[in-house]
Amino acid sequence: MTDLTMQKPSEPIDDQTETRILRAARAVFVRRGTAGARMQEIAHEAGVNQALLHYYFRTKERLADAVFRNIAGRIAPTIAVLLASDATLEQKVERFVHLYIDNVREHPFLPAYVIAELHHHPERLKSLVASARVDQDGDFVAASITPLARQVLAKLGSQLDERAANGTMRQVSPEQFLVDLVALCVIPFVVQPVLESVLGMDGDAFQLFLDERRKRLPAFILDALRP
Amino acid sequence: MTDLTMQKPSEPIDDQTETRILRAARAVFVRRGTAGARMQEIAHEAGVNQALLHYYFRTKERLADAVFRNIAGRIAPTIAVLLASDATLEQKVERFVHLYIDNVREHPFLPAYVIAELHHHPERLKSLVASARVDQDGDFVAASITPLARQVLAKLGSQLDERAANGTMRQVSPEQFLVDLVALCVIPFVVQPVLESVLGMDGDAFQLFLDERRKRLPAFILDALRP
DNA sequence: GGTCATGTTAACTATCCACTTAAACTAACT
DNA sequence: AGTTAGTTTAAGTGGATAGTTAACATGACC
Repeated sequence: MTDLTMQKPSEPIDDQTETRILRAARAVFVRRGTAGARMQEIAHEAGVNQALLHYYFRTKERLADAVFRNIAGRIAPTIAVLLASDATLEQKVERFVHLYIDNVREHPFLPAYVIAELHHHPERLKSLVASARVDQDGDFVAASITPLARQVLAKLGSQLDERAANGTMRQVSPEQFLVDLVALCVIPFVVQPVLESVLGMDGDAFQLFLDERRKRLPAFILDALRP
Repeated sequence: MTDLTMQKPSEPIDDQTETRILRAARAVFVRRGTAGARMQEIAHEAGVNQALLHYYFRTKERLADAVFRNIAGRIAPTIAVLLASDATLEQKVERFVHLYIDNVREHPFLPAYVIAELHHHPERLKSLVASARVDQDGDFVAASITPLARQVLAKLGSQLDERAANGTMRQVSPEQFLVDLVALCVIPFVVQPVLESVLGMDGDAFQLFLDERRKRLPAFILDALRP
């Protein structure tokens, strides 16, 4: 026996193995896509034996599910809370833009992962939507999504209707409005490879592009709806 | 004699098999993603033996490459030609929105595929950008992309600058403008699974959503840039 | 110190899957 | 007919990979 796992207590005291696996899985799934990810790579990145993945999450699919829920559950609630609040439309637009861009900026590959996952495994979103309130660990799994979304749309809708009646804004459905917001904020992260390859935009230039966007989008969106 | 070999001898009939394979590959790659696609499924969907795939395209990666080029080569040129033309900004915006939505509507899963591919295989776009002018079959492979893109941006930029000098539009860079355009058009196809799962929007409702969008986007975009 | 529950590991298995091979078919041209 | 070149197929091969098993470790509790 040349070498056993002699090292023990100093470092590995960190978080539970399960969350280390989840974190590694998140990284690998986002990097490679669900189908392209390898359990081996996840195990290696988590610093554990491959069999442990199956001990904690029975199959690759369940692990992928956990990762998707974990990610989706972090993004949605923050945004929903903001948009359902009593803030004015102007405040909501500006805060949304800043919140969205500032957050995604730190995880620039998340949007592409989520989009791919939505299209290749729509059942994950469906089960998430149908699923109940809170995770057993108290993890960030949003309470059932549809009512929350309807609440957001209702609030936005009433605010937009009021403005339309006022004559201070053009009529627009809350669905279109929300989709516009998301589109304009998420797009840089989606097309980043194009910006890099076709326009030769490097990392720094991309950050500047984001800064400019963060600054101009709120006025852009509000002005687009002026009557 | 149905057919003489008066011209090029290699093309006439073997074309069928190859294009059938390509079409099947396109369908399967778009449906499952590149990593999730199986050569077997492609062969089956093309109605040929699996070994034929390797006879025509040596490896899965080359096949994936061909598919990506095929798809990217169809979308980009049409749009680039429009945006680099001498049409007014108003005309360009309206035509872009209609062109984009009408075309993608017929292949609603393309955007998600392209996005995933961009992020997991950026080298495909890079080689496409670097690659030369025209396919041997006269197929829609754009002449080297970067100069075309620069041409588009230059034209758009001068038109936008003129408006800004006029005082008829707010100042905006052509890059931001172009990204706005794409964002607002492509978003419905990207978030369609969310609209379906979370808001219960079915196929018909989605088409209506697209119609409404197609109608309101041109004014939305132009008004957003009013001074 | 024995037993039990939970974690963790190395080694294994079974399947999947991209790719290969060698033979057969087809048509065109002697 | 015979030769040749391109095309197509059935049947593999080898390696990657998700999932299993059985043994081992560790601490808790009696």
